[in-house]
Amino acid sequence: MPELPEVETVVRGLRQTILGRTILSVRLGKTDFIDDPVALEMHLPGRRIEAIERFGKFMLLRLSSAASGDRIGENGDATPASLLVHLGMTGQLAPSSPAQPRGKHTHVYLTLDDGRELRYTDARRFGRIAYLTEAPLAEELAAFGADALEVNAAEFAARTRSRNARIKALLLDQSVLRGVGNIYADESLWRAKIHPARLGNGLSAKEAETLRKMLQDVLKKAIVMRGSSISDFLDADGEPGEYQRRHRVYGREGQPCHRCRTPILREIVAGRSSHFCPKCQPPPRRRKRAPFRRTRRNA
DNA sequence: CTCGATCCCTGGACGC
DNA sequence: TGCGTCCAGGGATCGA
Repeated sequence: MPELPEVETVVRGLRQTILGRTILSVRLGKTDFIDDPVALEMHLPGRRIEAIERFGKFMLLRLSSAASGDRIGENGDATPASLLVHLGMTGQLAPSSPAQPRGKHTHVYLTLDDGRELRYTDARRFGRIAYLTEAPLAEELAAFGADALEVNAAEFAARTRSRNARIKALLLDQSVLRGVGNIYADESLWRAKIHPARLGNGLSAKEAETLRKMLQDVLKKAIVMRGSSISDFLDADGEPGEYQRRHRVYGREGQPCHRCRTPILREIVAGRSSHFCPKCQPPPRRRKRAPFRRTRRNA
């Protein structure tokens, strides 16, 4: 489950290994997770990888405009473009030797000018790859909220305390905050002692700020430890992360809370399994609804 | 606006 | 050993 720290880890690895390389050719397997497979085949060859960035849980490979005089320069490749990559649940993007046997779930092979292949592997294919020129890319990115690592106190408060949704849902909503997934949402809520079912507009200013600090602290520490490897996350060097050993609630159902020894609970909140300490993170009083609403009958 | 349900997909866990 | 079944989970989408 690559979230912000895992994606950041991969991005840093790729910068060390494939930055500046030029893509020579493209080979595709299954393509149902690619926006427009033909666009990859048509526009990637000849492009140099100029920069590698993280945007929330996305990776952005910034590509040069096609070499002048190149045949493909005639169909719109005169301008820079980007390869947008989302790892979904099980995606991996890493360079390898072309001699490496092709994995069953490896569906994108980009031959690089140094002889290696940049490969995308994704067993569940929940990921996404898209070739986007500047305008469509900008349009895509505009839909996302502030980066979880960079959001300041005022903006975080504005984006959470104005909402009547559960804080867990807000943390996971990429249009509110980009980069947070289930693991780091639960971990930061535990550290901030906030129950996942609390409402955004039910948080005090102090609570919201504590949550922001805990969230950013957790994310930074996880990056230092190269992310969490829960199922099969591997960084660009094929190495697992270490942060899962620091998890306080995620995956610890039934085990004692690190603060008070109360067994950690796991419940579905906002449609996602949520781990929390029922004592340290007291549940909200009652689900507050719109002021004048009759209680609806049970379905 | 917010919610739950559903779908996508496959590996892994579990039951028999 | 080998089935069948359930579940996880990011995100899109749809109806309530």
